[in-house]
Amino acid sequence: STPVNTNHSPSNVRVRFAPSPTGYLHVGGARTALYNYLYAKRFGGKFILRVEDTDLERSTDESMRMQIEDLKWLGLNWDEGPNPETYEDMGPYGPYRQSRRKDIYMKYANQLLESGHAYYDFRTDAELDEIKEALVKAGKPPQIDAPAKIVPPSEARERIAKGEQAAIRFHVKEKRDYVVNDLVRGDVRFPSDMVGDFVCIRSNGMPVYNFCCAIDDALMKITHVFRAEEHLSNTLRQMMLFEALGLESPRFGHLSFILGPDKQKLSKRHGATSCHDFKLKGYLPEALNNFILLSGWSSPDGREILSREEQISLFTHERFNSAPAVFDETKLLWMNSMYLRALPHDELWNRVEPFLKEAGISVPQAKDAAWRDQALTAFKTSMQTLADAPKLFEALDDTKFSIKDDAAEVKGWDESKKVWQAWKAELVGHASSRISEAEFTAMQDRVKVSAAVKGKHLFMPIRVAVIGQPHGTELKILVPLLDKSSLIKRVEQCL
RNA sequence: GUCCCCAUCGUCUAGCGGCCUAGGACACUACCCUUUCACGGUAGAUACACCGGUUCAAAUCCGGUUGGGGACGCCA
Repeated sequence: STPVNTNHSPSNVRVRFAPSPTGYLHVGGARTALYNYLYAKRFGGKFILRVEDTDLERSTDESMRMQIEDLKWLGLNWDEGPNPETYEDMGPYGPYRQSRRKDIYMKYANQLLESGHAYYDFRTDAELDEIKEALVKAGKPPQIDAPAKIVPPSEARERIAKGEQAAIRFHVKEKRDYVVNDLVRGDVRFPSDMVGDFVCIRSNGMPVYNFCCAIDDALMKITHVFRAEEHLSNTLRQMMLFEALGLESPRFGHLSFILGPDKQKLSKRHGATSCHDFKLKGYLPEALNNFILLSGWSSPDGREILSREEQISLFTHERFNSAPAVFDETKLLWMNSMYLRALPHDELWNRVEPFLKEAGISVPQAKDAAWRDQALTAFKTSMQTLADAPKLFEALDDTKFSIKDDAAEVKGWDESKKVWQAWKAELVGHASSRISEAEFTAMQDRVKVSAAVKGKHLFMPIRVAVIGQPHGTELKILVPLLDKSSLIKRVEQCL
């Protein structure tokens, strides 16, 4: 059986997140990263970031940097891996980018070659396609097996030196069952003939995922691997490699998928799926973290809003859900609004400001901390995401004031003009440039009397004269946030 | 096609043989609060995929069926 890394005393826990740098960090990947991170922190272990960039066609440095930004945004800091600022290796087991570990992989490939666990394969793509096609036609899985005659390594190397190309394939010789004791799914039994002779090193010299992954996990002394379910069957290949190479295997836990509303794997056509998308949509990283935590894991007491510290102290692999989870943005929205409200106002303002700037909203009054505090108190319960801030703060930006379409009915009322005239008179007669809540209430009462209007025929015209629409935040909160002069300009526009 | 994984309210989930006429959360509905909109409060509707077995007792254990997903790449 495969030797398993049993070096599991709490302080030795070493886990890794190993993304391939193609595009932004996906929410599924973020969840995998979170779970590994929490597991490391829970046991005082190390969290390692390893970049799996062996697919030269698709991997880019830019994607790596984007994913690093996303991980930083989520606050999932790693102990070893590319330095988050310089991208240079940090930690004793580097390089942490697989494209820079070719020599290491080659050494192990040679070891397999010498021990007869691997062979050079000179067959061309066309030949292999032909073989697969014939297998499919015969109703067999399209697995490549060894050619009739295996070229001995020394002879193969001579041919390669002369310019021929060959891949190195692992040779699956024995037919037997392999059992993974999966941390999420329990014992899973794989028959060895489930895989063919898989490629370890491509004919261009670049190693392949399963090969790198197994070697790196062993060399980086990884103790636990939490990864997506799609890798479950890869585990068989990796077990074969650990065994043939005499390396220690980590323990595995295969996480179920995050699905779209149609129960298909979450993808671009479901809308926002990358952390970057959610960032742009105004979600807080703490909310996104907390939400993805709960899609596939639950806390023992059923509490859902958990601080990072609580997440760490509660985290255990025993509470993973082995069934797939549908991603429900409605609940994320709710969670985001909870986090938004809980933020101290200074911090909330820091996060809101870029969204206002982006929307071209200018509120010079915000220089005043008391004003900010008041405004945020008024608006934060109406915000689900930071992207909701602009349309709220717009009401306080004089340059953006306009009478909205839904004020049409109010504009048509006979009483409105009388109310506006009385309201303007109140404003003009008001001594100071700001109006307190109590002052506003008194002013409103006097308008009621002088215009002889009450109820919604009083309220709504004033509201329209303040924010340009008949529905919105309470006036007694809004009015004190605006200068007398701008209130006068607004009511004049109504008149 | 072969192998593997999965199956509780619309959604996230609790449940690991009796505490379950199945609990919580989001969403939904109604009412209350509110001279608007939100916030908040209270109440309500809604689920063990199906069929067999094991057991005194099954959402829970076992088998099968159905359904969904994954793997079978010189992608990761």
